[in-house]
Amino acid sequence: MGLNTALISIDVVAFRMASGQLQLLTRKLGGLHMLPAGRIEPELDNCLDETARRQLSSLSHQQVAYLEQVETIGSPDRDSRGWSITVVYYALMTHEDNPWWAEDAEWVGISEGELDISLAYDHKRLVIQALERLKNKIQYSSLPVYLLPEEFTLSDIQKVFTTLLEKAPPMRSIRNRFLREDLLVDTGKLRRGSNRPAALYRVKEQSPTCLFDRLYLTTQQ
Amino acid sequence: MGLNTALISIDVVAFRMASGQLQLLTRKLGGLHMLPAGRIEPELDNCLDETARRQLSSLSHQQVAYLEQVETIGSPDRDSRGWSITVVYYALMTHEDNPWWAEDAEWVGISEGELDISLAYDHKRLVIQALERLKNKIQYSSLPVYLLPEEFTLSDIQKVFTTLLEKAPPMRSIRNRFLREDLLVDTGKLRRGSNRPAALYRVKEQSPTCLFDRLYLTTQQ
DNA sequence: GGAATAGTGTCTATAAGACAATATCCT
DNA sequence: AGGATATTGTCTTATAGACACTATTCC
Repeated sequence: MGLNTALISIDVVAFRMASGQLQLLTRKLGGLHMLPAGRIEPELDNCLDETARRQLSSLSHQQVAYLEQVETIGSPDRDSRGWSITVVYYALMTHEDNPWWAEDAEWVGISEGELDISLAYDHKRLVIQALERLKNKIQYSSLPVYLLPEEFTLSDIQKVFTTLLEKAPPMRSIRNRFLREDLLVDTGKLRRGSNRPAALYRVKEQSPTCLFDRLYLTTQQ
Repeated sequence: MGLNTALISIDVVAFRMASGQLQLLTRKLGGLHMLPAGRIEPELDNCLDETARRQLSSLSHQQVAYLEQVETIGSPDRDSRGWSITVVYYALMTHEDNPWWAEDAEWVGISEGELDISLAYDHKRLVIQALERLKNKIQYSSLPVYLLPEEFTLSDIQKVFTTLLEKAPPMRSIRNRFLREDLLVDTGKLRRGSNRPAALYRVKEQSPTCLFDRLYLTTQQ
């Protein structure tokens, strides 16, 4: 007589940046898009984080850069069978070239905070909540780097802001903040284009997520 | 065949300030102290917040000044019956003189982050997590006012800091921050003692919790 | 050289911290 | 007057923002 997991769902809002666009990971089942979600497997999971990670690893073999619980909601109305509970997580991933992806996995775009497609159930609301959290947290933490590939330039960090918010902080502020902390390592490599090459940085080994003591002001709406 | 709530618990970490001390609300059952906690009542509750509030209103008729979800934890070990889930909330209350209190309600002291008594189950861990959240959030929000009575002085706000953290920000900074925002109203009244009287303020009607864009620096350990 | 983006120098603005100086009550 | 706490004035410090300027690449 253990926990009945039937009406308890773990839903994951997974974001990535691909070609300058914010994207959301969905499962497409019978034409309907929904969030990766599932039940606790008492035999497999030792905590809710593991349940959330399992939802993602069933869709891809790609590593999750960042995972955080957003909120747990419960109500009598959200599921037609009655009272149900949903634990919402959000995940940040890197856009990688050829990891394995499940048949039904599909990344959909988010442009100006609006999803390109519609989602089943109340999943749109969950995405909006997770996105709010993300948009707020990038302003005082090192979260932007978790949306970027292993090696990135400081302008890439700025690009994360322009993609997620209307306005990005000035490069001066981004450089000062990220280089002041002992958070990034200069790889010595350069990214070349039809312009002055940019220094490629990587996150220092085992750096925890860095929390700064101020928000950027330019990013407040 | 609705939600089986047997292994889902809503636990509330309720704090108040009384005579310069931070206190935690507990239920004392057979000599054991535990957090106010209970199950979802599908017939009564429309969301988890309501379940949390119900735990408190069964112990007292006093109003809750602030309520926030901390985290949901799940694991196979915390309950001997197997996998269980706990949604943790924290609440801030004012110390009032004579509201009704249930027989088994008991406020216990927290001194330098250490509980004066021990708690059943893993409730100590939940309190520590909630306290961490609170200690962090008072540094960039108007939360301190929710631990104070309806009318309070600016020094009272500083007292909240000294009680919760080792160090308080200077009065200058507290005054500037709280008076800059259109958050408090000068009641015109004064609190008298054997010294210069202090102006009594109250929170402006229907002010939402105010979030500032910086942390105090003096309060970082 | 010109376009394009990277990176620096430097001044301003804002808000916190330090600390001294007043102010206003009580006894 | 003296003690006590409240309140203000003002200077310093830290970091973000604005913006002009320089640097380095490709073409």
